[in-house]
Amino acid sequence: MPELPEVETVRRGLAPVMEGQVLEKVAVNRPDLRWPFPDRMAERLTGARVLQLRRRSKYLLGDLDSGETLLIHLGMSGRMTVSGDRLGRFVHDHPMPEKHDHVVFDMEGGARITFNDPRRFGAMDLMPTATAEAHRLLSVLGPEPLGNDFHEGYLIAAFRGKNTPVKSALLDQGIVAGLGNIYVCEALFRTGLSPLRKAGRIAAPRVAALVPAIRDVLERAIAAGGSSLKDFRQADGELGYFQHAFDVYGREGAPCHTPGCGETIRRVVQSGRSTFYCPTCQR
DNA sequence: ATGGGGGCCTGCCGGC
DNA sequence: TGCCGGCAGGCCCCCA
Repeated sequence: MPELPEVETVRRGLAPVMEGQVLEKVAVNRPDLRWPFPDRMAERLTGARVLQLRRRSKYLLGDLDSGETLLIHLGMSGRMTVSGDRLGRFVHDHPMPEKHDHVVFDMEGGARITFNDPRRFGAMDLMPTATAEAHRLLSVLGPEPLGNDFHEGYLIAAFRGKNTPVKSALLDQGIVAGLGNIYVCEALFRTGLSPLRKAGRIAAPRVAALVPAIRDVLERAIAAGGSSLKDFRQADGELGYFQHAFDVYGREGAPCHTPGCGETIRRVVQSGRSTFYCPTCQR
């Protein structure tokens, strides 16, 4: 579910109630998500102070004063929401626990952060902060799309010789880290590139044009608080609203947004995932 | 070695 | 009302 903008939105919501605060109580309500939780996770977290809440791709990373870093992935359906924030002006009770509330963090400041994930494709792990980037899930990631290492020359080189459709190449987290199905579809529309084209057979200037398009769509989505389809919530429970700005995602059969185009948005399936595009504007 | 498909889970929606 | 198929924002892993 959550792609980079949604994870960044969650991070921004959690940081004010987590950073600088001690994890006073941690409830772990089942043995695993996608994988087993690390050994003694609750004990290792309890009493630790969160120094910083970072994001790498779609992962949240909480650096602790214990020398460990908590890694969190929201999978497809994961949510993290805050309740009872004593740091803010308004105090309210914690809501009743709900189905699929798998991990609950109570901060010393009074905030409760609840991790809820019906499909359990999410994950948590603990590793030494010093070697966090060597974690098996992080070491394979390509550059951050909003960072300096992601630039025209990089993407041109990364696509060279690639026999896979550009849609699949952009979903490859080893090429660029953080894009998912929605933002790949949207970035390809903005670039006028057909998702069906082989990545290695696109002229360099057109590959280069993807870089600002990707950056722009991600930045706008972050500014809108992410996209809420079925269940994404910001940390304060509010909906994101970037879904209203989609040009193609989920718009099969609807008219293309390009003025005067008049074409109908199509849906095709590429390596098991829906791709939405305008066959006239995207070549 | 690269690329495609299966599988992991639950929930929801539409059709019959 | 209920059952069934299809679909979902991710990603590891196996196989060709």
